[in-house]
Amino acid sequence: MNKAVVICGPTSTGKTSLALRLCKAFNGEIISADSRQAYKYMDIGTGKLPVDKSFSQIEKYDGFWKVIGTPIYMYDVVSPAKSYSVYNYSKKAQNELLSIQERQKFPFIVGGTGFYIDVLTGKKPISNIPPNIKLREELNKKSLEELQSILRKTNENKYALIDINNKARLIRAVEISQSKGVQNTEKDKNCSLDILSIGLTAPRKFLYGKADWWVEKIVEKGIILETKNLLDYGFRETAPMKGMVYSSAVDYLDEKIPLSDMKQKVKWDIHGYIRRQLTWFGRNAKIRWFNIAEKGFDIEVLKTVQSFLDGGKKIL
RNA sequence: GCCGAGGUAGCCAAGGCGGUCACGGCGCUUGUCUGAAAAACAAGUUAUGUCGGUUCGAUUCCGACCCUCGGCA
Repeated sequence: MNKAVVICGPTSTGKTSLALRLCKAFNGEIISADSRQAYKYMDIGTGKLPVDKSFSQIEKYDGFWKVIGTPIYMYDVVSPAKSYSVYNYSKKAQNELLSIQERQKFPFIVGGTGFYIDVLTGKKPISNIPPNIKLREELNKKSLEELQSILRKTNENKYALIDINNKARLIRAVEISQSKGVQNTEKDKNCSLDILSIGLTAPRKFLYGKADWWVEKIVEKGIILETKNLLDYGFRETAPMKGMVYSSAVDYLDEKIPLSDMKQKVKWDIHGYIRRQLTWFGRNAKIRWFNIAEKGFDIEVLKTVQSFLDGGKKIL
């Protein structure tokens, strides 16, 4: 069975820089598992550009970057104006996975979007029912109560289980109920990988501190200009611009809030994101956690990966 | 020093003509997740500046004090 290593964990734990070192050691290449790093033109605010190193060893290509010689796939694969989902991600990422294996390289799946990782590695099934854009537009005009009543009529079982106030979920549930297909519940058979999951974390306060520091840095590195450029390109109303970091930068550019408020807002947004990531990853009992606040954690990771590649027989 | 405004959770804040008071928001904590996932949604969490008076009962009324912010000096 083919092997792969997953490096996951909350944001700003140094997943990518550790993965780059592992790639040098184990002849590896990286597949990013991050829902925002997939977007073009969003480099600073999504953490693609490191804030603590020189940028000189980065080469950007369409659909991947090369950082100190190591390719990172699934960067810059889509325009912010395009709709993008876990489905699009997993299809393309799976191809990248195969081509890495064909080149006799070792794949490291690295990122903080747990949903994407779980679908790519086959832990979670992906629905076979595509979105119905027309239906969505129609349903989007309806109120929460109307959507609830529609779902109650079409699918009572689903209604009993759903997040009753979550409009996006209600719409999706109606969409599935009204489609002719039968939703699959099986995992994706394409991906039968032997996975080692490495999780990077630290005490909560340490993570918040790292995130806060990162926010200060991206302001220095030009997040405001990057956001302004995205607005100039006409991406104001796109999905990724509504997410954290960029939405606050837009508010600042619109002079709705001062810079200090913008920075605080982004920090709090990231804290919440870190919590949600930890909740998600916390359910996966297979993740082997390493505390980045402890000295020498990277050596431990290296040993763990080595042992995994040796089939668990040898320990360095 | 005088005049005015005010002190309600970690922060911002609503309110009550006295009745186990205590709206919100943010933060923080815990969760949910099958084509939006850095998204969307849910639950939990803590409080009336200090001392005294009136009263059956004070967060609310009265007094003193302390502190903050304006203005005058």
